[in-house]
Amino acid sequence: MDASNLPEDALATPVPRRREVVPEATVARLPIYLRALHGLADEGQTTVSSEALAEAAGVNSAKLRKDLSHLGSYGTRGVGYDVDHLIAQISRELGLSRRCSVVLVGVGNLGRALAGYGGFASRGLAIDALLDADRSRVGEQIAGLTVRHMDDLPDVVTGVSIGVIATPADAAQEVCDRLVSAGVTSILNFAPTVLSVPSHVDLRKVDLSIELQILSFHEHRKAARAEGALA
Amino acid sequence: MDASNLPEDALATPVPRRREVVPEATVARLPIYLRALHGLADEGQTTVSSEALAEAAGVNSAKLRKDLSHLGSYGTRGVGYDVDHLIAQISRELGLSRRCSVVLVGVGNLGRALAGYGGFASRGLAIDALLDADRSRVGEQIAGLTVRHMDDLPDVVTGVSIGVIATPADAAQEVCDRLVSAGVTSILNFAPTVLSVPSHVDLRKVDLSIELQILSFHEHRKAARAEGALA
DNA sequence: CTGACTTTGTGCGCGCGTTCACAAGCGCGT
DNA sequence: ACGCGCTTGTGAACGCGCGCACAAAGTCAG
Ligand SMILES: NC(=O)c1ccc[n+]([C@@H]2O[C@H](COP(=O)([O-])OP(=O)(O)OC[C@H]3O[C@@H](n4cnc5c(N)ncnc54)[C@H](O)[C@@H]3O)[C@@H](O)[C@H]2O)c1
Ligand SMILES: NC(=O)c1ccc[n+]([C@@H]2O[C@H](COP(=O)([O-])OP(=O)(O)OC[C@H]3O[C@@H](n4cnc5c(N)ncnc54)[C@H](O)[C@@H]3O)[C@@H](O)[C@H]2O)c1
Repeated sequence: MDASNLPEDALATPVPRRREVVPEATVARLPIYLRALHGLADEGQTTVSSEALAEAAGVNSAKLRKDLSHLGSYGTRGVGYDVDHLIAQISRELGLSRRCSVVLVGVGNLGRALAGYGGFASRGLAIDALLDADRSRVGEQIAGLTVRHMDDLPDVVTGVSIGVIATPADAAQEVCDRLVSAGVTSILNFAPTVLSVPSHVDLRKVDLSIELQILSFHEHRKAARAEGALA
Repeated sequence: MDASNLPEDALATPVPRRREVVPEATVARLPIYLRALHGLADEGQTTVSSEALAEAAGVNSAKLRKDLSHLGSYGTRGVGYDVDHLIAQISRELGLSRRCSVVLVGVGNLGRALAGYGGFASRGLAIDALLDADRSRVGEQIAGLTVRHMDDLPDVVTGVSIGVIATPADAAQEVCDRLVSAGVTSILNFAPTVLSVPSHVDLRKVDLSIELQILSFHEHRKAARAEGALA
């Protein structure tokens, strides 16, 4: 990609020190740090050391420091990090300061649970619209939102950036395509299917069956190892 | 590691070829291959090339071949892999042949959706018990199962190996500890908390807020890049 | 002001995972 | 029987991410 070298740019960008790129692995941990920090803030802590925060987040302290260093030098040596300031910086980095809207497609068993979940709003994320293809569900009120028909999608997604797919697997690709056509550039997929999207669209998936199968594998291996130990 | 030269090992291990260890990254993809293979089998395909299967699974074909090579040489050069045979091998490796039972704790919004989900059973996994601490929910019938009280846990988990936590975050660690005490050695956690478990217990987590925050980050970066492009 | 202590930020080596590229192997047509 | 084309299995190179360990940098006591 255009990860071109930054040739020192003698023309000096006015901004002193721009964050180069934040590694994916770091991005995936920032929300964990954020949650831990909120917990500390609620306890009244004003500063926290990398050691303590790492403990709360369940990671190595060196990793934590390296992660945070990618967003800038916000710590004070000998003291630690200012909790509120760090919350602000991570929130900004994650784009949570400007409220991010979400559209959920498929109001079935799972969709209902997600729509009613309050855990998103507390983090600057909120589900703004519910869509379904089943006309018998359209008009239904769930968690203060009215279910709208799939055909309304173009009207709904103005300014919306994240789409969540909670439809059956065989409808997922079609729904995905329609989301993309409507301008959605980030998608979270719960349907057990491989989706294909244009390169400018970010796609993540959550597959509960896969998680259980991975655990099943480890159980299987533990059992095999135990038998092997008998021999 | 000991990726030392393999000096032809004149001492020839008696066992022809034992699967050494299957890398974690490979294990995480096996369920995807399995799903793709089931789809192919339903279409009547009897054999499949690594190229075609990789396409269906959304991965690089070399990666697929290397993954499969960790379970043995089950392909035929010039032809590909036998679909049914490969399904059997992967299922065996994942431990899905011997049916794996699951206990779900916390029958709230999310727990209900999970309990009613039929996508597990088709893969040799089935939820065998539902538990909750709320006595007003005990006795309730969900998807053919009766909700039992948390205190029955020791009776319920005989032979059960996988526990799923779908309780509020502040109860998760306690529930986790009780599962471990009862002998559960694999846990899937949906609560947004860092859990600690003994080293012999496998722990995985699914956190929807984190997924959305990661997408939010990428949206934020896209927006920043777009602005940068204007300058 | 100085010195000791605390904690950050990071250079470095290492191991894992991904990918390319190709030789070895197998079936099929002739 | 024999080579031709297709596909697997893997050697090797590369890049990323992790974690140790330490120097730099700041605080605080006296
Ligand atoms: N329920 C769970 O706990 C669970 C667990 C893991 C995975 N999943 C997956 O999540 C998805 C949803 O599961 P569910 O249990 O909620 O299913 P569901 O059948 O209860 O709900 C699906 C919803 O999608 C709607 N829908 C169908 N086609 C549509 C389309 N083309 N456009 C818009 N909406 C459409 C349906 O009307 C329905 O309301 C499935 O892919 C399932 O495999 C669910
Ligand atoms: N609902 C969602 O879509 C969603 C999304 C993401 C994450 N989550 C997380 O999943 C978890 C469950 O969410 P929910 O919406 O189903 O919550 P919920 O409040 O609807 O259900 C929680 C259930 O757990 C039970 N419970 C409470 N304490 C318990 C204990 N000590 N032992 C056993 N059971 C106990 C409660 O009685 C209740 O039935 C929460 O941690 C939530 O943050 C939910």
